Amino acid sequence: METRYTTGVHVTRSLSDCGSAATYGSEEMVIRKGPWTEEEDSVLINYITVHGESQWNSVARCAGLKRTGKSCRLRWLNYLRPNVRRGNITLQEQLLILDLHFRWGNRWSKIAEQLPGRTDNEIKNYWRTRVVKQAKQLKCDVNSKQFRDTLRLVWMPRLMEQIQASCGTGPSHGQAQTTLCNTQAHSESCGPNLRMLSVASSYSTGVDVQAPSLSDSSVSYNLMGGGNWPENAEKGPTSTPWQQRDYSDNGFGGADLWTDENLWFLQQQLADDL
DNA sequence: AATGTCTCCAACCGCCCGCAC
DNA sequence: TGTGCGGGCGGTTGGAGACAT
Repeated sequence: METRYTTGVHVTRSLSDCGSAATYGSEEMVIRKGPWTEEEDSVLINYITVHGESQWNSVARCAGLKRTGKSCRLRWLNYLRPNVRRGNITLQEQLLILDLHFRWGNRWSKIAEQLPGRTDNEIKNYWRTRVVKQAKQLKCDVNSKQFRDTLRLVWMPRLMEQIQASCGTGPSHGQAQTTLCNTQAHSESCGPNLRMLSVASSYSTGVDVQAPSLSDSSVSYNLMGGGNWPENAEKGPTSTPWQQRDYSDNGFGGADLWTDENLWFLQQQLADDL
């Protein structure tokens, strides 16, 4: 484990606010790479507990860690920081990730802000290992309209059904999806941030919705959208035609692209991966 | 039991942006 | 205004463990 990466790079430490010239002046040291040891973790935790998070290069230097500031920052944010949630991504979190990815594309840190305790790295890994894998299995690009429609019409409704089942209330099909977890009481019983899922509930209705609980609440987004994704998702009204479409025809221009047969096939493809 | 393949995820890399000088 | 530095972010890598053969 310890030698997984190259042993490190030599750098010359400049005189700093930490240590004496005898200790650090012109001293050449090797920057460690690879997995962190328990001792390093302990040193970093202790240092940040006392001094707080800031000036990561100084943290690395002053704590006596032979790591880059970036490495310290990453280790702290993704692993050591209090309240970091570990373990499987829940159904609610999966749905939220899909929902927010529709809006923001690969803005992992922004998406992570909406999932308390989850890191951008974790969400990114989830997307690549689960969602991108599905796209490959369906032989389509993950950003293609076809695949996004698959997520919207098959994957997300299934997630919602499973969430609903786990909540243990309400009918299981059709209109029930539009009211899922729409109340404060329901939000509290289903966990933090689930109120946001009321937004995702409009997937099956094709209506524009607002996202009142999001920091970026001024964004009106339409989850039935197509085209120009994700590059133009936040570039302003002149470049976001997908937000402005008329979805009274369910977003397909009336074309019957998703027959029962197609949907059945896709459901079979996705059934084991939820 | 041995070997090959797949999946997960921690950690690194490189680019970009903001800020101080 | 230009330059350097620190920090943030998305993309990528590769080892460990799980699973399949």
